[in-house]
Amino acid sequence: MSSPEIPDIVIRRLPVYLRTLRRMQDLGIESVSSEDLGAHIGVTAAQIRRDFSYFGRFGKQGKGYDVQTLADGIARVLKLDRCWDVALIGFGQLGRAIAHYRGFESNSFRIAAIFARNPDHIGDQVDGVVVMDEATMHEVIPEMGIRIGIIAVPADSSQSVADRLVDSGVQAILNYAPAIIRVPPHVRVREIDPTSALQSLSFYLDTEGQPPDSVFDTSMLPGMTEPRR
Amino acid sequence: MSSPEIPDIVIRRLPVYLRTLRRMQDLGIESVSSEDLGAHIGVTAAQIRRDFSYFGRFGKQGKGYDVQTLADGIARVLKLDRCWDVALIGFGQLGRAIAHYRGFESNSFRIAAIFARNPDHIGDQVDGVVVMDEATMHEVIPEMGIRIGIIAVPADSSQSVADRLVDSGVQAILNYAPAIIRVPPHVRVREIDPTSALQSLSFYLDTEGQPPDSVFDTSMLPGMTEPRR
DNA sequence: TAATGTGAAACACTTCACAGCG
DNA sequence: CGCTGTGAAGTGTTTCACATTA
Repeated sequence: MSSPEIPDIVIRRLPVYLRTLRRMQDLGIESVSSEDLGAHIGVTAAQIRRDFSYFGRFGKQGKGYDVQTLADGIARVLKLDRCWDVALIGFGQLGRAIAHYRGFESNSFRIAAIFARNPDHIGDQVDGVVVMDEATMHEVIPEMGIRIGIIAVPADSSQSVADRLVDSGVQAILNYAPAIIRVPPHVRVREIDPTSALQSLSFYLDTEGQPPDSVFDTSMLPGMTEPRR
Repeated sequence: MSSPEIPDIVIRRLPVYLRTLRRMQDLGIESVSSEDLGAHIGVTAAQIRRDFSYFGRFGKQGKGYDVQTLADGIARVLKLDRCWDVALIGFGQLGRAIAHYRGFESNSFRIAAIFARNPDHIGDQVDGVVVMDEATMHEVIPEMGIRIGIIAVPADSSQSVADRLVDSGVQAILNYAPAIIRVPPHVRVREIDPTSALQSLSFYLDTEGQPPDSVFDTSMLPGMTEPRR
């Protein structure tokens, strides 16, 4: 009945549930059980029921969940029942790729402002959005009421960009720079870090040909921590 | 002295430690305490000591850790003391961006094969690597001894690509497609999913202007689950 | 003396198992 | 009767706190 403390890990799973439910909607599926939904996603039925229970009662006993109602409920919980303006900082290779990505739009986000440091890029346009000077962030972001920033600058300038985003009133940051950024507690960060992901995957690879030349005993590979089934 | 069961979450933190240590090396820092390292990254000193303890004794009591030794040790644990060939599947907007990304190279990975379905793209070259027909994955990947795949195809073909990667002997997959893929337990997957990341961030945004029109009580925002300090 | 490595405690998350409801 | 929602149990992860050692 209340939400005294919803674990962040639950919040991070909600978009996956939502996406799956929307696909089911498209397929004309009207009702789904926690068992079914879990099987599609690779999590247990119990986890799904527990996750939803943080937000109220979405289901019907003996029946399951109404796909549309559940999807709309999750969208509302995540505040996705509106469009959020986002600021993109950085217009190099990566920044441009993000600016051109059509995939946030259909999911409640719009890149409404783009900032670059390189004067060559300032004035460029993407889809009607003009690339502005990074130095103007401080004025433009509060003025536009933007609360989300995407960092797509090199690692060594990511912290200073983060600081300026926080000063500008941003509350959430999606960080593509390969560096950890430190922010005050009222600001949330998610890292997009493919290199780290690859490097951690490497641990699990067989090395038959290679000698196990390590000083450390890593011969016994751990089991999976990922959701099973 | 042994590594009976190393949690995946520990493995996922190692690349971040490694990157931070390499930067310290570049700065000429030779020694670091768990306290210092933690302060840079945003995790507690106790966590850092616990994480390293899974792999042996890296530190010197009263002194801290030798930066070079520790970095090399982590690299060896992660099997990053060699270069891994990677197969990239998909050569649309996203696939091309990944193919051109110079950032895996310096980090023990090389995109050694690129596969596309669209005949228009087959034969294209990136940095000497020719884009091949997806249909040949099954032969080429085992032949080249590739054990890591990067999926950069649309969501609706991601599962079939994953299946074929697994059939081809791949043990690790970096999935950029906005869909959960199911793989057997001996294969590891990491999702790169900026849209889900943004959607989960949205939950934490203030909505002063907006009415709290939700049926569900989400008025009390949870505290942070992210590392503190 | 300063900082590691680690039992033990605390905390967080997941799963079990079943009462209760449609 | 089938499936949700949830106490309680079980597991996993983090932090405490301190003996230990260079």
